Amino acid sequence: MTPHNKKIPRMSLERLPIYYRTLCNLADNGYLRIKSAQLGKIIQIEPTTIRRDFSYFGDLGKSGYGYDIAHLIQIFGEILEVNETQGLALIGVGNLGRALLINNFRRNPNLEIISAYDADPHVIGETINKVTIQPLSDLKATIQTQQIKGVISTVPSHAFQEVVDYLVDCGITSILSFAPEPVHVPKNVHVRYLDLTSEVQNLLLLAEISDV
Amino acid sequence: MTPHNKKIPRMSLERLPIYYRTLCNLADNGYLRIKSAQLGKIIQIEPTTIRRDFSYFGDLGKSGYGYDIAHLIQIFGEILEVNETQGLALIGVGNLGRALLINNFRRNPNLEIISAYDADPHVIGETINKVTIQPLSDLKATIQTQQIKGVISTVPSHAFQEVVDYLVDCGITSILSFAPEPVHVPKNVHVRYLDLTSEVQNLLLLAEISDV
DNA sequence: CCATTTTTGTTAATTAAATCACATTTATAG
DNA sequence: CTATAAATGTGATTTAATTAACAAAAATGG
Ligand SMILES: NC(=O)c1ccc[n+]([C@@H]2O[C@H](COP(=O)([O-])OP(=O)(O)OC[C@H]3O[C@@H](n4cnc5c(N)ncnc54)[C@H](O)[C@@H]3O)[C@@H](O)[C@H]2O)c1
Ligand SMILES: NC(=O)c1ccc[n+]([C@@H]2O[C@H](COP(=O)([O-])OP(=O)(O)OC[C@H]3O[C@@H](n4cnc5c(N)ncnc54)[C@H](O)[C@@H]3O)[C@@H](O)[C@H]2O)c1
Repeated sequence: MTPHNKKIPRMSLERLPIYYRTLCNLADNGYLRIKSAQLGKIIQIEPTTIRRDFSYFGDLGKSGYGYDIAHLIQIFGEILEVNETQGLALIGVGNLGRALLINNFRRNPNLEIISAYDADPHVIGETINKVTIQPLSDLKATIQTQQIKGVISTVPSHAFQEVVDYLVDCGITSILSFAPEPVHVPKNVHVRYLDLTSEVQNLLLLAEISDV
Repeated sequence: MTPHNKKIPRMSLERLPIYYRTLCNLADNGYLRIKSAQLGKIIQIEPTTIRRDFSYFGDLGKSGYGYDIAHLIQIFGEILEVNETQGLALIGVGNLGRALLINNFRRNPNLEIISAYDADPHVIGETINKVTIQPLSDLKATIQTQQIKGVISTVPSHAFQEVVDYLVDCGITSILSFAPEPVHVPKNVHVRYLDLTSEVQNLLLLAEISDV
């Protein structure tokens, strides 16, 4: 991929999606170039942090000019592989999963939930947004024909470890969970959490502490 | 609150909700005490990080013994104010907002969405999980009678700045958004983002980079 | 074409977080 | 009661991230 891969700081990679999205918005609004100071204003990141981040991906800017937005989009898009569809599977089509499936990353045409699974016989067979809900045991077969790059899980906490074990068994290595249950996985498997409760608690805690 | 407030590292505070939840789970399962090493195994945090984190909140452990789970729950619960109901407002009751409202933090009895708002006349007046959806303009009045500690926004990106301006005008200072649109707010107002697309992109990127 | 201004890219400095290493404390077993 | 083992709490160190500072590069405007 990029010439110098391993040394890019984690935090710089974490910010890449934000940069990418913001630059796309700017391009959509007709902007052709941007300076680190302007971009910093928009996304509330120090210009110097932005410049350093960008520098990891090559010599992207010009002194006294700034950055060519289309060029940045091109480079960052390549890293994020936005030109290949990234097929995802959704496990657990309850209230939350349903919302995700109906939306199905419509603003991000390369991300796509291509199959969905649940344990409840009442929802299996139902079709939402062109995706028919299957029993989880079908996943292994699906993977034979369609590439699944990652899984989004909205199963309850108590089912999560069991689900993950099966996913690992299927060869899935990237999992995003809305349930905060910590699970054990092999070292090559990545689990991320989107922990709503913690986010809210931290939000309130921060307010509490800072405005006293 | 805690005796020594301002100096607690951000990251230690960020982990507090995780500690709290995990300890509650352990207590529910009948455990009375825990060692930093055991806890570290469960939540995948270095024991030494845990001990340092805990130390910011007092002398909570005993050498050769570990930590008393009930005591930790007591201390952390106080900081997180779990014994007072934290009233929340939900703005935008679409697919995602609906899922949040139906669930309404049922696992966290002190967090509660007590009022919900939308712009769409078709959904205004509808009652979900005992909460009746109101026009957003009613928020200012609601705040007179019920304390709203924070807001969860699931309005689309294009509406977010406008909504935030109104929230700020109402005196709201804590906002959690599912739309990644960066907004400008006064310094005393905190906005957090729960950015699903970035999470997925980073998840896939991490896999890409680490298993090559 | 030159002087001035702007803005990058990066070295150096700073700040923050994580981890190491161990002295100290307490529990426990004999 | 003493010796041993276990586990904490924290200075010291290391690692990572951010920010400052500025030289070099490119643009712009006489
Ligand atoms: N909705 C929220 O507001 C919210 C907030 C915080 C966290 N969460 C987390 O997200 C999870 C899902 O939330 P929800 O509101 O959609 O709950 P839900 O109960 O509506 O949906 C859960 C779905 O998972 C399915 N499921 C259960 N076990 C399964 C298994 N072994 N394999 C496959 N599918 C299985 C169920 O049949 C159900 O359809 C919650 O349990 C919670 O951990 C949700
Ligand atoms: N659902 C997903 O999978 C998903 C994924 C990533 C991000 N998001 C973000 O979350 C947002 C909501 O997702 P959704 O699926 O619930 O969309 P949705 O369209 O179903 O719901 C949006 C709701 O917001 C309401 N609304 C619009 N403008 C408003 C205003 N000014 N004041 C009050 N209410 C207003 C709409 O009437 C609607 O009910 C998305 O726009 C997106 O930014 C959603």
